[in-house]
Amino acid sequence: MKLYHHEKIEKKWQKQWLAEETYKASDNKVARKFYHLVMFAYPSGDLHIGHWYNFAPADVVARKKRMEGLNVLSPFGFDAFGLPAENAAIKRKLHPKEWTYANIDRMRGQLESMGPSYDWSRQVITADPEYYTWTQWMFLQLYKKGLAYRAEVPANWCPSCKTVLANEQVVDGACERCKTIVVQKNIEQWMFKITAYADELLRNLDALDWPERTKTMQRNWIGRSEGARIKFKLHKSQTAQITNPDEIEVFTTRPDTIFGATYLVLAPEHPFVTEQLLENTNHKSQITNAYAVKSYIDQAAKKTEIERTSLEKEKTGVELEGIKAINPATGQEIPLWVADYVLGHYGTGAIMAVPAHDQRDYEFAEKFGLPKKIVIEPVCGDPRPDEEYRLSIVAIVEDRKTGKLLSINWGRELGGNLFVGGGRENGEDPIQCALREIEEETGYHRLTPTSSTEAIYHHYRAHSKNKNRLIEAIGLHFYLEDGDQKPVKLEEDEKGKFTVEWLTKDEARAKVKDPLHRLVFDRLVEKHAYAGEGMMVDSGEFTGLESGKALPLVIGWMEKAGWGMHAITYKLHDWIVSRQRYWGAPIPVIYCAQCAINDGNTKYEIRNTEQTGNNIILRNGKKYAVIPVPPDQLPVRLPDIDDYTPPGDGKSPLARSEAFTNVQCPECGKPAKRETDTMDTFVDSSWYFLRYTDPHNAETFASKENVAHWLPVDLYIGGAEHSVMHLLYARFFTMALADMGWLHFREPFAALRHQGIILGPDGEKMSKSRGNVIDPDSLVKNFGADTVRMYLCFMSEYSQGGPWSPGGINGVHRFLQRVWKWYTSPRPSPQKGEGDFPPPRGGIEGGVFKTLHKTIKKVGEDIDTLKFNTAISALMICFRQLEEATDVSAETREIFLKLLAPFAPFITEELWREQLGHASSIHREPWPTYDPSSMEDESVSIAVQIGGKTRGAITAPKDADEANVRVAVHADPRLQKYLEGKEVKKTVFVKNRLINILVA
RNA sequence: GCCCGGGUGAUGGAAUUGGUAUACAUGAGGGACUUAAAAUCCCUUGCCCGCAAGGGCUUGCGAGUUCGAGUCUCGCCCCGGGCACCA
Repeated sequence: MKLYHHEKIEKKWQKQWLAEETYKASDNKVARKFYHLVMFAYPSGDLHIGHWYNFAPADVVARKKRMEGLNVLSPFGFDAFGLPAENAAIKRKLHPKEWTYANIDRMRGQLESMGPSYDWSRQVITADPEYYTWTQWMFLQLYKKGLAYRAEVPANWCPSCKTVLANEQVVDGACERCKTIVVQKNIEQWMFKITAYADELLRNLDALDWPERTKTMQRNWIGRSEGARIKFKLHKSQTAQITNPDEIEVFTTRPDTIFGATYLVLAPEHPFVTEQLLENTNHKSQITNAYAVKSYIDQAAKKTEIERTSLEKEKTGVELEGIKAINPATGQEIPLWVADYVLGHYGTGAIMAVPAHDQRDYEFAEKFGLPKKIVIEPVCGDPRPDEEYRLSIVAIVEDRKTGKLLSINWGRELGGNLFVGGGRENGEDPIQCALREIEEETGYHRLTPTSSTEAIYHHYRAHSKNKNRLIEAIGLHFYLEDGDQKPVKLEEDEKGKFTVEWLTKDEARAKVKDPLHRLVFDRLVEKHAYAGEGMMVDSGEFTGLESGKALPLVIGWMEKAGWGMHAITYKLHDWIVSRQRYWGAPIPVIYCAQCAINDGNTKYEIRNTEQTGNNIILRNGKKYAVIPVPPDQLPVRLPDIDDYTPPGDGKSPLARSEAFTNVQCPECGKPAKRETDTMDTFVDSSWYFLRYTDPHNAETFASKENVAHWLPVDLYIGGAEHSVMHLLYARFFTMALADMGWLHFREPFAALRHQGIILGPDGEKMSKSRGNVIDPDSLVKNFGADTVRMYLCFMSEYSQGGPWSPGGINGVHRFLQRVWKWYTSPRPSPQKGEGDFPPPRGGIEGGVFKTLHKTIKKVGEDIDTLKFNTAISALMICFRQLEEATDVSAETREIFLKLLAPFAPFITEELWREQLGHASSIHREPWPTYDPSSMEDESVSIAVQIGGKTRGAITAPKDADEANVRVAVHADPRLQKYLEGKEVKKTVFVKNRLINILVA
């Protein structure tokens, strides 16, 4: 027996596989294709165990599919541009290129040690000019379609990284990479119009085979809201000089509450506000409190995003005095306010406030004493036939001293805990009625009324009266002024039916279940605005309608009147792709002053240049035409410059290079300026999966034939942290390219799976500072790559991850050593016809044969569903039987090795070729198939339950019927005692599973 | 606050989708081999009562449906993730 030296065999096969091109994908459409993709790596320096956890189990799938005869494309590459590499290089005083490519070399070596079946001939590196030529080309395609444009927008600026970030790269108000608090800065930026695809990005999610939580995250990020845009005219007094605009547009999801809009709120950033303040300096503005408004806005601007949204939820704001708006539905004059609870970047940056039916507006109105107008009355319960209509009240009495609430407990059957309720005679004052009912039922008096609700309708069945009722209730809140007062005597007939209890607010929340009483509690005690649907009141022609049903009617009415329209708003914003940093693909654009003059087009707008010629931008008051770099001049090479540190003045370090900046305009030949910003790294990674299909193509990003053959990706495996950014951007690119005719599909990743996260042995996130980092290199050195790969597959449910347990790896290592020993130990070779394949049923090899086929099925299915841990468990069970068998056929030995091959590629290859004497690789062998009929057992164990309790099991022939099983149960001495002298009432029989005998 | 996941031995985790809970491993304890250790192999290992035979209990907690619930329903507790003044 040779000893198992993993170092030797691993090196040997790594070389051999490369030499034999074992894993090369064929572009010939000879077999059904399988595009198997893992997220490419960021060359940060070292491969950590998390990389391995992504790549190693994923590789098992690729290997198995290849053995199944599919034409597998499993490529790998490096996402080499970007901030982290650049920052790391600066820290080490290295050129980003040096640093990055050294890392790639190192990581490539580590990757190869892992034994993945990548087709290395297709490796892509996004920082290679051969790659970013096409990144730039893609930019120009988007530009031509009007999907890339330049605009000055408030952008997230990271003061530490000295660049702008996309919304997706800001986490909790801080830079995703360096955790520095992001500030808002107005800078002219290149943007991608991803919002043009918001609807499709949302809609297509339903059909994708992706984890539900990932789809949910994308849905939330896109954040579609349907409602209406409504224009509010501004009131013009005699002296008014308000020029433009003379109206404010708001977005609302509740146009059905328009009649309840009692004021408008503008975001501090709203252009109207800015303009009014500006005009104020020219004494044109109508605002009479400009100073107060300005100081409020300055204060709001100083707050970071975090301060604005987290801790302090207390509403703040200031009125724009001197200006009024007109509610177009009611014609009433309403005030305008500025408050930072309205966000400048969502909707129109302005809202109509409906304090009666929106919690935020309610709180704001409470604080500033603004009027609330009820336009929706709640309805609970469902209408029933023959309803009796009654007026009533629900009264909540609060003890001012203890804060407890007066409740009546009617007992379980009559509705449990309620507040005081009662019928109101026609014409009776609700307060008088409530005082009367409270005194009658509880005996308390001397109460102060404080607040009341709108009418609330309740359809219900009054069981005690045996009648269906619709009641129109008013909820009332009273303070009990003197907590010590003794309740006066109750009427005789009321006694015993109920008990009077004082409940804390928490108790009331838990115990009061009745919907009507609940609503009153929510409104008067919890101080919640009623934001649900209900009956419209005080709403002109819509009064009396159900608000949900009336919503489209209301929108139609607005549209007809011309001051409102149906609208959809998304949270998703256009993607800012400019980065004021060195290490990225240069944006391939030139600015030409001469062409701006020639063009004569002075408009600043986003245009589709295929139809309308050059766009014009303004810079320092001067006009420039935007000239795309012609395709034959691509790539715009990233120059080697001496100082690539970010200047921090909003410009890229490339702006320092005269040689780079000054160019001849490709259109008019006059001196012009190059764009000096580079592209966000996420642009590079938005299309890399296309390049893999044809990575060396110099004519186009990938040939149409190859793209058509390989895409879409059949299985994409990578971390959940890319749920919104990369995965959303790549989908956008795919849709845009499809619309340009370059692609034949609209969704790049048909199936997506996330691996879990491996934590340190202490259960905490791995980090150098905690000292709980697991180093894959030393694991490979100690145990061999096969063991590490296999343990990663075995340690946990793949999508779950979990803490690394240092001892656990021993189990897998022992298993592989047993396998090695078993295959390398001399054993009597079976005689011809003896123990062969297929062997006779029964006997030891017969048992092995059955187990083997069950294992083929189990392992195959488990790999397909990424349940690697149970696949390995099945292999272990099977192998235990092989070890115990006295006689195992050569075929069985080969089949087992093939099943193990995707998990442990090195050891299986060594045994396959050196022990079993094959000339070619096991990894190109056909995957074993199983024979369903030979897997079946002749006898089965049937659970026996007596009275629902499991009392034992019997062995019976497969498919035995109930009668036979019953006989067997009664014959079993261990079971008899449970049945002796008892009458069998019923039996439940599940074939091949269980019998449950119910006895008297 | 809202939306997703999840809670099973000492530990990582299984469980044919409503049918014998704890597979497979780790760890621990005991034994064999050895001068010794490591490695290897064998046995034990959910909890409680009992000398034993045996009995009882057990999938975060509490109810419910069912002949039967880790699995379904309702209520609650805890952990992880995402979103969060989005009109």
